[in-house]
Amino acid sequence: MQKIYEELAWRGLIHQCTDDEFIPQWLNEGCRTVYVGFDPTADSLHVGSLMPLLYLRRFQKAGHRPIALVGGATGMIGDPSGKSQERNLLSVEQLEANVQGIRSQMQSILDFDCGESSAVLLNNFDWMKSFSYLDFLRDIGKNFPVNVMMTKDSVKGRLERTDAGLSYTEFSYMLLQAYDFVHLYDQYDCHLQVGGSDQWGNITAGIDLGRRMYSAQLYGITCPLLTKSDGSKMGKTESGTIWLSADRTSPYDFYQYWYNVADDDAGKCLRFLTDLNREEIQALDSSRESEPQKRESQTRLAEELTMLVHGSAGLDAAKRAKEVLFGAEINDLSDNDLAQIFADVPSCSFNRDVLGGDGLSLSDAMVDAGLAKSKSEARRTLKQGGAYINNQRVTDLDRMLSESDLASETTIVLRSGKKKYALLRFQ
RNA sequence: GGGGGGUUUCCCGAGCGGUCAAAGGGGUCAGACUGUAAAUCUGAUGGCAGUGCCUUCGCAGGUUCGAAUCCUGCACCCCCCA
Repeated sequence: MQKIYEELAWRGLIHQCTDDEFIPQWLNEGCRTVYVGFDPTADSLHVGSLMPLLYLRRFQKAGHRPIALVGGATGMIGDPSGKSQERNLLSVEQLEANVQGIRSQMQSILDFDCGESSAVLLNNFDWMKSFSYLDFLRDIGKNFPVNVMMTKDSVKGRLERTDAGLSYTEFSYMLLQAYDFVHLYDQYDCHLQVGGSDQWGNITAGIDLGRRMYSAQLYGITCPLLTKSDGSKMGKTESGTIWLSADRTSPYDFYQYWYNVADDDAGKCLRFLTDLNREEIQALDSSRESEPQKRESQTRLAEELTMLVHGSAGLDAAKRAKEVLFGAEINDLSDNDLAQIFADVPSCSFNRDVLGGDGLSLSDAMVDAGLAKSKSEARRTLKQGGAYINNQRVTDLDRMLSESDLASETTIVLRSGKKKYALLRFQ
């Protein structure tokens, strides 16, 4: 058994713990079952769920059994923790689709077939769907004093707001999560629940319920939330959420996100999200201190995480795209290479004939490709030196495109500004 | 019900008969610098067949050689007195 608790502690992954005397030794004694809940609000996990997922992974690597609980039932209700407003409810069909998507993503991070510590994936909808309202009130609700519920931060915070209410539905959320914990204790011998620091109230509610219903002693650990040094959430950019699904966020964008993490956040990310050991991380810390421009931390972070989430093929593609996108002139590449590198770049097609004769005007092409909203805008960009053909700057306002501009068999790569690309295909 | 103020280009906000595609700021977009960072600096910012033409200043009319600017009506907003 690896000393998992000590490992979590030096990484800074322990925010609160219901019993920091007992839990470390209890974990060292044998294979324990630990669970984390995931919200099925979308059909893909995002960077925000990466941390709890990796938490489970650490437990698994230390010889414990992780349970990933997808909240098909709780997702129908909505957790008021950390939310300032009443949530919109998801439809049953939508939830089912989301659960499917999440399931497949988890398989690359957790091992579902390794003996006694094999990961288990459960959906609480399976045991909640047939639980009748009356039975639930009698068996579960009876154990929850309302005055205690009212003191939970998640509830208190919402009641204090004058601009947002709290429905009875959301108020009841903690009963469901508490019952999940007890159910897992009962069915899977799970004694430990882990969650983000905003889950403390829900976790302790489960522990209380376990004591009342089964006289069981359950435990909880919370981890810090992954936030940036400016206080904002990790995993969001101007253009949206960074997802784990390659369909929603390309491996290249995923890689770039981590590569661009601020120096102040890099140390935390390395500790929280990678398996690098203490010495390696400290070496990166000092590298960041003495030669920040080398960005060894960010490079390592991006490589580790892209590898983990998208595999070696995804990492290779991301690195290749990086070289081209930030590199020199593009030429002597095949259509195939370009299609891969610029997988999620907009493109537009033309008849090859337009390249003959006088050719196609660059400013028109920029408009067609969506790099400029109007021809005036295209000319403006051109005039200011922000237009590139195959990564070579062009300043001639009347530049025409011809066959000789093709970077591959049928494609010309246009760029506006630093990173806005578009492909022109000539069939 | 009485009195007053407002509606401007993506946003805020000047303009109050021609020199107004309309000051200034924000935002955005380019460029320089740089570590694919932050900050900073520079430029651009209605459209088009680009020294010119066309469409914009709540909406519809009118006065005038000429209106975002004046008049009339309409719509919406705000404020003060009842």
